[in-house]
Amino acid sequence: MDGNIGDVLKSLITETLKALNLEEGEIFLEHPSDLRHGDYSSNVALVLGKKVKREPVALAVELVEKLNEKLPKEISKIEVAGAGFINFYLAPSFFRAKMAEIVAPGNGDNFGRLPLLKNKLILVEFTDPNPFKQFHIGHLMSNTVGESISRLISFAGANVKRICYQGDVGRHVALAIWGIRLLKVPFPAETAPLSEKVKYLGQAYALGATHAKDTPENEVEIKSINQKIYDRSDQEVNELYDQGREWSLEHFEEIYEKLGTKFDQYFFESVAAPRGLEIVKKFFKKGVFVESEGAIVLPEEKSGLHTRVFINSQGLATYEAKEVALAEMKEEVFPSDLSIVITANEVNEYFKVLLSALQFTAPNLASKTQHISHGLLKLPEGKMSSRTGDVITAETLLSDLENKALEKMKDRELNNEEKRKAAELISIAAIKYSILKQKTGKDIIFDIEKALSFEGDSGPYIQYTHTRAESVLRKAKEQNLIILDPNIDFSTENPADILSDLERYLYRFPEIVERSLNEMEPHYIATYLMEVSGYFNSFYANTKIIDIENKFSHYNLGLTAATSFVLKNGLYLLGIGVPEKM
RNA sequence: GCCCCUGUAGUUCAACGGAUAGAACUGCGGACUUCUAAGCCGUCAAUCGAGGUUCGAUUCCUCGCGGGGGCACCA
Repeated sequence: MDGNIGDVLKSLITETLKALNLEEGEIFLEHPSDLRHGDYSSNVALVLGKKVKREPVALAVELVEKLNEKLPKEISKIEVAGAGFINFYLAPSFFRAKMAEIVAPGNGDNFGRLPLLKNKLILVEFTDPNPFKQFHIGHLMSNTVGESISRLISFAGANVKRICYQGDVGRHVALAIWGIRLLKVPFPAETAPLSEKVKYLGQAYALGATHAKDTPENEVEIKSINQKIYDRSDQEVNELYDQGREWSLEHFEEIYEKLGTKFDQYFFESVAAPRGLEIVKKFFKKGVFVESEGAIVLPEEKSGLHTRVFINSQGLATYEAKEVALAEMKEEVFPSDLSIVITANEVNEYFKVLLSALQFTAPNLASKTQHISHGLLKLPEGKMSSRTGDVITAETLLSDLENKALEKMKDRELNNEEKRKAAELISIAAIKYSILKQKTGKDIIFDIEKALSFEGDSGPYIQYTHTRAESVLRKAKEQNLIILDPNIDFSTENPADILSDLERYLYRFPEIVERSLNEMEPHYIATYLMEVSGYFNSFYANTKIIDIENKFSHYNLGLTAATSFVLKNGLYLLGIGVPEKM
């Protein structure tokens, strides 16, 4: 198959228009949302009809007549429909060839890969949890979106570096350390399990945050601790700080491994802070930043943004100043073509100010920084807060999901290790899919009951479809059956063919990947995998795939193999693995 | 008050300005007893309101109403 059939059609249309002395700049070609309207559809006649004052349907008919003169062999039929749409139906031979291409040795695992970002170095910063605070489902969200986008970019050929920026200094740390004094529970011993240590820190933080505003003295103490953390002047604070920081980071590492993220580089606020001070002071002298009420701010009202504090009246760098430094620190380690930062959308306004500051401090970095924001993960009951300790931690959620998966598998003939592995993959699929199935910017109402159901529109449903396909293929291999014999010429053997929806969908995978990449929106892949799964399950229910009586059984096996590759690669792009059995 | 985001079946989500607005869950009704029923088939059910632009609007614009977020020393 040479080139993309869509491009072939576009140039064919352009040529045909030319032959009729017509012209249209960009030919718009799409897959109709309904397969009954063909595989491709163009609205040229509608657009052009208006321009040349012709009735669209009549124009479309004329175009089709002309198109039919040079019909490529991949097209079986062209029709005029509706208000003047031209619909193209692909020929069975096209699909046969496509399927053969997908399942050919060495191709399947790479199906969907694109060379679009070859030789680019792209940074993706995401997750960004704060040591001393819990890793909750909000971080799960950032991690899920970030990992998926990283994999997409990498699938498009770029060299991706995953970055994690962690707030190891700042008020939240001071609150945690201050909170330790209020905790009745003793400081965990070095030998205590990590989960206990982390829980202790989370409690300390919650307690500190709750009581901080009880008395004015509390605020003074907390500010003092915050200062001590920055200048490391207090032995006791140093010890608590170093210990807590280490535990937190160790704990995060466990979670990343489970989630399938491997960061290439970590950056810390404690390093960014002094550097941020330096940069802001330098540009303060140049008049970019100004003093206001004892703080150093970037005055932005005139550009419609908020004025924000970069150095507070205590002389400490705020998140804004640190972030300005972070951009430079990243660039030093990885001189990139593009630097993506993924955060929750609550900082959208703030991020605009940051980019505005970067225009002054490092204009070259400002132009290649891209901010992607995701919505917040909300529970049907209401918002959660780590300040009050009212959070669902990632750990708790994942283990609930795992237990549920184990229970579902209790009658399966799998050994315990297989079950455990499958349950882990299933739990991650459930949570990640529920995050990625919708547009990135929107809030997610996370219903735990639904996520635990694993039915219908869910990650486990897609995994299940994949394992079913694999199970059939395994049986076929045991019987030494051929999977899609490329030597058989279908065009002569099977003329009165009925195409299945499945094959009409499978070949589109690379287009879906491309669109997801262009818009940085993994949900297109999620939706597509769901559709493919539905088509496969129908096919599976209606067709005896392994059937010695049927001489096209090998082609049905080919469809099964192609489905398996598409689902596996697609799930990979969502950051989801596939169990061998489930 | 100002700024940003958002409003689609009972619920959770889709729909690159196109055709009869698509899924899943729920409800109701089925089939099979063949390769994994976490499955399959059928059915009920929706574009917040009013204008405008357009051959065509869920999509773009204006206004209104509802929801979320932000508005200086937290991140």
